[in-house]
Amino acid sequence: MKGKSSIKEISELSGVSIATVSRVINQNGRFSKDTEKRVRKVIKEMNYQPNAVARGLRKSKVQAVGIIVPDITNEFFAQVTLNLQNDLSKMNYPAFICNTREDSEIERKNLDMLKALQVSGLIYISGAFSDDKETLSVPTVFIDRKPPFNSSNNHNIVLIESDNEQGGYLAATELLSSGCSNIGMITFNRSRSTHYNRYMGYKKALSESGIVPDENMVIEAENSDPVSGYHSFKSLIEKNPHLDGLFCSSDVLAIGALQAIHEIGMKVPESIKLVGFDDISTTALPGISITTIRQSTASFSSIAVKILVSMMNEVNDEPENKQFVLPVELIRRKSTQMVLTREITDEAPL
Amino acid sequence: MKGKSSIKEISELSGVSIATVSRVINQNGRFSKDTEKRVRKVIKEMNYQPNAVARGLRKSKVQAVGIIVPDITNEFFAQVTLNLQNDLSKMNYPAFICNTREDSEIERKNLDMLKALQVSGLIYISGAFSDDKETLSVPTVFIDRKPPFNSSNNHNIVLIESDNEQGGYLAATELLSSGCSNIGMITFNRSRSTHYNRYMGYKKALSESGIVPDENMVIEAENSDPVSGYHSFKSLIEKNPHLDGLFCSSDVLAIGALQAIHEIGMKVPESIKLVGFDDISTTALPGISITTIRQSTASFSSIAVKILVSMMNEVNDEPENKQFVLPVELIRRKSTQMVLTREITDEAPL
DNA sequence: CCGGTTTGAGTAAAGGTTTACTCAAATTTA
DNA sequence: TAAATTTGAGTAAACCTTTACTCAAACCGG
Repeated sequence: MKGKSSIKEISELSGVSIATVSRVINQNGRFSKDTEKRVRKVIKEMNYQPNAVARGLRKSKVQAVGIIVPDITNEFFAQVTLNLQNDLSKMNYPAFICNTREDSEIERKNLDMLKALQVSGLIYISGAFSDDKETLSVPTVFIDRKPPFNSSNNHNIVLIESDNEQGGYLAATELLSSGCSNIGMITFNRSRSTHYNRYMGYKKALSESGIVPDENMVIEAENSDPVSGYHSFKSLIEKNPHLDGLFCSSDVLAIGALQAIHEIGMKVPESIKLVGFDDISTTALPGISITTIRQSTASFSSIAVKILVSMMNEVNDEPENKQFVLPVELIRRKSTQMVLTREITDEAPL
Repeated sequence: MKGKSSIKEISELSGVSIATVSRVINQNGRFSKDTEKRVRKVIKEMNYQPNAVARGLRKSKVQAVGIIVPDITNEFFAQVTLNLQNDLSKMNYPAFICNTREDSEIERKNLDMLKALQVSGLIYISGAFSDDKETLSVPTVFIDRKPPFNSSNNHNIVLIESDNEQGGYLAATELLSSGCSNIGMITFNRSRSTHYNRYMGYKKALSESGIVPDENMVIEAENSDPVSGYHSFKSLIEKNPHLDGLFCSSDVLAIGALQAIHEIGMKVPESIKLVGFDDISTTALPGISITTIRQSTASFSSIAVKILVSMMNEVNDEPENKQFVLPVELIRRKSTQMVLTREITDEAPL
């Protein structure tokens, strides 16, 4: 019972043709209840598992999907990727996961491998999508970042993202309502819709409350990591010594900024208030406690998988909805707590 | 030039048989320089890429490997997985990455999918390896954790791990030499060789320096995450108020412990010194700065991939070395700094 | 210049499925 | 009950490679 049998073996043992076995397995064509029972029994006995490769060859596509992600070392992406892999696995789709490190050379290479393997679908997480020349031939879902389409090959493609502008708006509003008046922002790569929209939300909130957004109070980090956040804050505070509020376009940036804040002797939330974006686990740690904007990574995944599976099954080649904008949620923590008096004693210094 | 052509098309366009095309592609059998040039030209022109699925069917194995990992959300695993995927990709092996969440049901399911897809090799990272009944049929490399072998199917399997005992030993020694005398440990799942060996190294260091290890100063965390570290420290300090040194079997535990430490008003390194394990990025942040034991995730990966590829090519069915124990490195940071006087001013409070 | 070896390249089978065609048997309809 | 339809199941082609067999041509030693 090594599970190494073929459909032919099953057909012989159950006294039917291979075609019938195939039909039973795929619940396709016609067969009698009785035949089905017999075939099923043999399949079970032999611990038979259809050869996914042969099936893939025949159907010109393999039951598997590719996930393109910049870097699973970033907890936010890891979270999304983890959820995707779990959800896909439940639908019997194994996932090829490719880290591109934002390098389009690597992305192309991985894409070629995935194509050669004839994956049935693709999921881009915050991808650069370098494949603009050729029409993308398989159903694809984009998460977090809008691909730079030429609208011609717009079909077969779906976008799922958070309401980033609303997120930026909520973040800045939270800072405003907790008393900040000099609110800076550490952004990242505003050529991407994701971060551009967060930035726009931030500006909108300021404007609405009568503050003219000042580009000197905004700095664009080189990378999306704590080290960049650290250095960005140092530059920012130098130019704006009166900063009393800071919104970071991602939590990793906020964490880096937080280190810099403490290093120069400022305190959160007493002398400066802080809001991040993503709600990665570190921000929730007691003693860190950074207010942040939660994106629903679980929803990203469940929607993406649901849509993608239906596209791959061609039940529904053109999904009704091509764009999903998910609500975000402000997670209020100590970093934006109003400091009324000195009575707050249970608050650990960072 | 859609890249959708087949070997047959190439053969027609270059005026040779498909067999010859195949030979050229695989640098197999014989063909003249001239033929090769012609075929290559057409391949390039047509942007032809061999169908990996058809090849997989013919060869009864697909050029791809499966990676089984508990949870890429843990930065250490993410690091290892990232490196593996990158190294494999360079060798033209796409990687299926499966998170098991330490659930053997999920592991089995993923394993079945991978088998159906006829992956050429498997990499287990710290896996439970529930597949003990059946003989593992493909080349497999274990990273970090020794599988529970029945020695019979010992062949075709390789283990790569850090010198965990030495790591534990270095950690405890560092605490001792920085002046601690009441050194506790937060461990995790000592039924696993990984954590058991770290624990043994810790005990060894204590013994050698004349301290009788006290089981009351050791606590086993429920999970390997900050929350567990946090609670474990709280319990530990309650039983051992005089604790002045702490070794955690992983950095995520140490980070949780650190929060608890601050919460009860102790200071690192003044009142208690701390050592973690793994060297994840958070520990290096200015202001966190936890001394830790670095494992070479890059070496894990490069060795694993090198061995696995050679096994998969059957160049070398039985690798000469079946077990690799990599050296670890103590990364000394502020959390174990000797506090001589008050002169250390550049040290940020956490 | 002849028997033997090497070289280059074609033919066809095989690998495990799926599925379009069949067709006989069973069932329904008139 | 004859005709028409439905049902159940088999045959064989196709999916794209790889590779064991061939075999003709070229080359080589004596």
